[in-house]
Amino acid sequence: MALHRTGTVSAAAAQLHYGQPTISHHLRRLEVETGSVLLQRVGRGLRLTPDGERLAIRGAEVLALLARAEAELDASTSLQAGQVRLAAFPSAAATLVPAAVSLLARRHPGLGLDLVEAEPPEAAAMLRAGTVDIALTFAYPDQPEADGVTSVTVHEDQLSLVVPRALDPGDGPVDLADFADTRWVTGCERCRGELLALCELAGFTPQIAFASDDYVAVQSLVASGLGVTVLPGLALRAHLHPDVARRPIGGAARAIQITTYGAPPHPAAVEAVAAVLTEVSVA
Amino acid sequence: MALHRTGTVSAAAAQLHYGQPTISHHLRRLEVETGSVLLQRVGRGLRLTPDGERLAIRGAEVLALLARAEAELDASTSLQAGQVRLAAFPSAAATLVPAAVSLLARRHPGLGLDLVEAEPPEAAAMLRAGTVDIALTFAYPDQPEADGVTSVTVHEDQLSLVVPRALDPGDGPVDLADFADTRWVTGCERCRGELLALCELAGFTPQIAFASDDYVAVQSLVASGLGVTVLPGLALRAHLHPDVARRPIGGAARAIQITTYGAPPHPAAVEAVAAVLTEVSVA
DNA sequence: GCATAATCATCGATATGATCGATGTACGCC
DNA sequence: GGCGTACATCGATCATATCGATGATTATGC
Repeated sequence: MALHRTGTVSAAAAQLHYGQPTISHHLRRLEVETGSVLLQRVGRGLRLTPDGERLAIRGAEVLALLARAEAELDASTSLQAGQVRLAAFPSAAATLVPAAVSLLARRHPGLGLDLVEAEPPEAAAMLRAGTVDIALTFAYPDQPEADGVTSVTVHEDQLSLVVPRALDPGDGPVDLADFADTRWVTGCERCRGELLALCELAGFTPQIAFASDDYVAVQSLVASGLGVTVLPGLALRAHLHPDVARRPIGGAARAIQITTYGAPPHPAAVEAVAAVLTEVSVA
Repeated sequence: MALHRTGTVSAAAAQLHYGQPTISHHLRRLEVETGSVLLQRVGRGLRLTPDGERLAIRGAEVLALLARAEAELDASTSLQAGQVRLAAFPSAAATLVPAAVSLLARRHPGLGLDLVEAEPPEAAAMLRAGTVDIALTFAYPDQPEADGVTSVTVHEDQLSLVVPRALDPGDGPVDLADFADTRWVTGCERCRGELLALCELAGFTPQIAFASDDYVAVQSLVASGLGVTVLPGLALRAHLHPDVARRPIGGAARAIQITTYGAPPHPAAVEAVAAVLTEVSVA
């Protein structure tokens, strides 16, 4: 290519900051390797044959492609571009994620975020499969950490008792035992376990009337007097039915975690997303 | 790319017939060179980050481009493709070149020929400038060879006296002196010199009435009785006016040459064109 | 729960190949 | 015909790609 640009081997060598014999050597090797006639001695100079010229043009195309790849990589490294795939559970997707997206857009305008809704075990599987790069998960105190993934707690999500407005127990410490005879509604399967544990601690076994992992549906059921439930803060932040009352349950909380897969260092874009998620969580 | 295909460093090494540490080394160097996080240790294995995966895809594109360039070169070397640019003077363009094109099409169907009409000095300049790869030229015996180019004579082109049919001198040796008092028509500038030399040899100086390098026009002038002329065999093979008669002039001929520039070896496609041009010339 | 197998990182040694400076050869120019 | 320019060749040197052996870490199987 340098020979094509400059016309002489010496000039090509100068342009590439090499010695002249080096270029001669390279050209000879290229001819041997391709088995083609690329050069022709003409007078005291050298000229590219049509084949040689075509090869020089192809070479320029290759270098352009490499430059483009390098530019893409640089843009990604400098957080000017890139797409991060995030898995989040529903109540976080409705609260933390929108806040994070807004903050991310302000801080790194070129960075994009792909959101997938997934419950924690599903999210861990997606991390392992490489479907997503990072996940927002939650865990209850006694639950074992999912296998292979790394979780960092960024927020303690207070659990609250949720009752029909008419049954509001008022301020002060909540005693779940007051609702031992009431019918109960529970959320997802994992939350059900926590609910049972809390009630057992209060000295009774709740009568489960209905179960749904949709926190809007659960609140509607409570509002219409079908029972009471326990919901985490994020779910209530996302949506609070006007006809229900909420009272924090002392010492009951779930941990909101940022979960990743594999050992650091993580790509800069992933770290940037982790940073904004952390910020919007502690706030 | 091999890592992207196989999933593990060891498998990639096996596929590339390299040792495992070699691949590890390459990957590490690539990360340092790009300054990006391309890999992530995960369990006892290794995984490409999104950036790494994109780079692997770009690499495949680069390799595809290189393969395409190599295929082009191979096709050209094996005479399955290529374009050869040929300069030829008008009477050869009308006679030898069509025959050569036909033979070339039969022998190397993939090879293409670009024809440019050019008189010999012009053709030599085009060879030097690299505008054409090979040329058909002619030269009169006493003319010096053009500078820098290499010419090989492939045909002796007999010169003939061309007269109006009414003045046909009949068979037997032609004596130009018989036409000393006739008006003369001459061809191109270089042919004019040869005509003057022939006439001087015959003992007279011709009276030039008209000059043109168009052999069709010249024959028309002769046919209409405006004078007589000398034309080479190729011009008469290309076009013979019905109202003129032709008689070979003993010992008078021009050399038809294949002319190239620069030292051998020439590209295979150029040699192939030279071969067919030689064959159709001797026939 | 412990042994085993698998995977990748590190290290030192080797060999291949790139690069350079010096020199030789061919050509054009004055 | 001498001189300068341009490329080819040669031998020496240096960088680096590669390998085998080994170590660290993790998943798997009994």
